[in-house]
Amino acid sequence: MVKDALIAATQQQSNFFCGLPLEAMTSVAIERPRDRQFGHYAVNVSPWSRDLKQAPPVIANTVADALKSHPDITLNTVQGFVNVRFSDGLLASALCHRLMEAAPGKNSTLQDNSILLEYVSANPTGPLHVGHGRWAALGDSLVRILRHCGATVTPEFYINDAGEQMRKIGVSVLFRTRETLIAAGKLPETPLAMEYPYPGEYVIEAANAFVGQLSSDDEAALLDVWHHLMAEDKPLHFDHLNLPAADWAWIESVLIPYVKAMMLASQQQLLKQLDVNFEAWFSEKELLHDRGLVSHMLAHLKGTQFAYEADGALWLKSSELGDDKDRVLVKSDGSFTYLAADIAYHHQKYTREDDNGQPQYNRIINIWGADHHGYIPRMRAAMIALGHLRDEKDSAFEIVLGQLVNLIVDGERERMGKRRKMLTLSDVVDTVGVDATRFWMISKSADTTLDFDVALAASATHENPVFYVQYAHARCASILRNAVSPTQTTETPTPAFITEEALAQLSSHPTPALLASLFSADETALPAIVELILELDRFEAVVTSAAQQRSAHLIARYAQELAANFHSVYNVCRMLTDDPETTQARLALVMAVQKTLAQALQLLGVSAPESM
RNA sequence: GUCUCAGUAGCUCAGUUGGAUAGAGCAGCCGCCUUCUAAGCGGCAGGUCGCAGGUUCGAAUCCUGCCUGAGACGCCA
Repeated sequence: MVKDALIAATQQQSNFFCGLPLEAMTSVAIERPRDRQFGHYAVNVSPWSRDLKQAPPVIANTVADALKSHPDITLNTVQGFVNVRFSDGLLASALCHRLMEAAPGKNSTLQDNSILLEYVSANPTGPLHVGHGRWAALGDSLVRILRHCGATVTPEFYINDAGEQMRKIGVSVLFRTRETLIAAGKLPETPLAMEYPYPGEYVIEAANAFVGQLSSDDEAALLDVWHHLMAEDKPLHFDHLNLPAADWAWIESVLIPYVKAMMLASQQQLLKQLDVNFEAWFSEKELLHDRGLVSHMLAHLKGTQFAYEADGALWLKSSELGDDKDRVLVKSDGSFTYLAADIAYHHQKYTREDDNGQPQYNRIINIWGADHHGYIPRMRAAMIALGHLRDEKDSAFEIVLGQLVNLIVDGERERMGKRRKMLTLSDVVDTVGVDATRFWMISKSADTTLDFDVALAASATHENPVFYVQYAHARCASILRNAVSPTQTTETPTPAFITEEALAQLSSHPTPALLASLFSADETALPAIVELILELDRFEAVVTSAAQQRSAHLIARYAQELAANFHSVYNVCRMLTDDPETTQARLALVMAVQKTLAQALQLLGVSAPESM
């Protein structure tokens, strides 16, 4: 807002400013000076020197002359910089602006965006692991940030409930039912070698739960399966199970759906606990395969020049659309590849329509782990072939690629595999809590590999930066509580510093005049106060930038910096003083800080406690 | 072999898209609680921004090559 005033000042001149288009002024050149002594903002004119064919100091003087008449700006030039200092009145009105905003930083920069954001999309074959937690935290925060910038966003979870991995988890649970059945005396305890496709301990729990709720018919069916299995003379292995078709049909129709529902429910419960909110849950099996959408998409694709048959298989001519090579869609045995199903899913995303029959989304965004990066060109190629994208660079399809998470246990890196005893996201949340987990996951840029050290995370509970930010918020809340309640320390209670009515009035109808005494603070407090106001003022730009760059960590960093600025002011400047005007002005500042911190934390999905 | 990402303080990481003397948090050292939350503040110390070239007024940032680490390159899912 303060920056806007500077831009507005330039706009009074003309569409061109000192011979340069205004975009140059607004987008590039205005920044915070590194050394605060220079001023509140600095315009760096050096980049223009080539176009204007003038030395930077000359340009700086021209710019300074043009701005000189503005009542709220004082300037000095140093080499290629025009340093700008704003009047107290302008800073105070920036603060008023924040107090009156319903939601700090809310803007409409992305109001034309209608986005389908897909993320997490774990297989329903087990608990979410720590890596999923990163996408969950990032995705949900991006949804909040994008919406804060006016975008319409549908967060969606793709349930990968078709294909081989479902049969694998089904068979894993099946194998584990043996122990349960033996314990119940329903199967004889004979030696039997088995290899579990999914060895995790949660599979045992799933088997127990499954057996526990079986109807007598289904229990008979299960025992029937076991009699067939025990008739085999080889160790039981997923790849060569010799079961009658009826057994498989029972596994597919009873066992697998139960396991899927159970796994999905536990994932959903954890996501809910993390305050990660999906609007749509898209089942690959029910919404794609059962409706024949894969065949439907393939028929569509065959009508283009980008599909052909060779070696008994159907291929996508992706090599002509930016991919390394062509890709198989239908195998020579007639079954679909995983890619074909995924293309059908994305095709379906683009063909969804709103109530007026118009395409529902103009932007499809996926958050993918870096292990899927090779997948991007082929998916883009398919979307071009199907006519959803113009070319390989079309921004209507966007992948936010995030690097993986390494789990560090006892100082050693563990592969995030299917170990029998694996540390899950749920375990982590239980030890460090929701707020610390989300903040930790999000405070680093998504394109660096995240080492998640469990011991550190647990011990870091008290030194996690999230508490630093929350503490600042709680401090604000505490000051505001004290401000309106009479003190009891002496025998005769002193009255409150300000009435609740006056405080409410201050937050709803602040005026720069009411805040004037902020600027009469002493010389140690004043710079810190001004710095804090400028930091508050920066919030909207941070939100916009985070949305455009899909970088939620910018919000986390901002929250820490704002908290730091507030803590600094707090230590050199009493908020509750004997002078009513000073107290009132400082309380306005506290309210603005609290409000802004609460908003930043909300965008991160982290709670903003009133006390700690 | 090809592709993606990373390499910045002892550790974990920022660095606003090429600009002023490279910044935080932990860890270390020295100070600050009779008054609003010390889960805090102030200060000190800590750097050849992986290496070598190049581009220009100017590079942690852009280009090329190399080194190191993580990951991806199936008619698997």
